[in-house]
Formats: sequence, C-alpha cells, structure tokens
Amino acid sequence: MNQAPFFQTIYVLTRKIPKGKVATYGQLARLAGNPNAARAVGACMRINPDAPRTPCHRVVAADGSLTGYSAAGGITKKKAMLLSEGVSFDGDRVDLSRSGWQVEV
DNA sequence: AAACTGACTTCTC
DNA sequence: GGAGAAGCCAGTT
Repeated sequence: MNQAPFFQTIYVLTRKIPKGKVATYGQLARLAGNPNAARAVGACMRINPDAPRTPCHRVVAADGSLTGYSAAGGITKKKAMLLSEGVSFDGDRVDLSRSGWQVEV
C-alpha cells in the first residue's frame, strides 16, 4: 500500500469502531494524536483504499451529520447501513448521545 | 520546496 | 436555526 503512515493510523482506528456505533472525524483525529487534524481524517476516508475493510460509513461529522461518502447512494446509503447496524438516528443526523463511539471511559 | 485541495471544526452574524 | 468565514492538519501535484 502506498498510503502514508498517518493514513494507516486512521484506517486502523476506523476499523476499531464497534458495530452499531459511530465516531466523528475529530474523535479519530484525537485518537491519532492530532485533535485538530479532522480534515486529514476526512482525506483518509476520501481515499479509502480498503472500503470493505475501512467502515468509513461509521465516521460522521462532529454533530452527527453524515457528510461525504462518494459511494453509490451517498449519504442515503450510508444512513441505511448505520441503521442496519443499530445506530440511532435523529432525522438525518446520528444520535451521538446513544450511538456515539465511547473509546474509553 | 511551495501551493492547492479536502468526507472537518468552531465562531460569529 | 441557517449561512458565512477563518483556522487547523496531512496528502498530493
């Protein structure tokens, strides 16, 4: 893989997101060691070399809104997948209070 | 090496 | 509550 080390870090974190939960870009950025690198995280998702291995659909915006997702169906499909996993939705936004990924407490 | 771009985040109006 | 602007990071060209 030609992906940069930072990207791989994001991919690993993304794969660590438990089923039925979602993480925000800022959250992954924080776990990666850069709380302000949310954009870099988004870049990783955009590239997403291992789509089936990297559940980018489990990554949402800071307020739980679904953004991006170049795949077919776009946000709509993404929402459907999350619903399929048991993620709680509030309209078009994910209910982070219930389905937000709690890394460690 | 410099500049541009981007699936972000937060503030202010 | 919705819209706009600024700031942040890393990767790619």
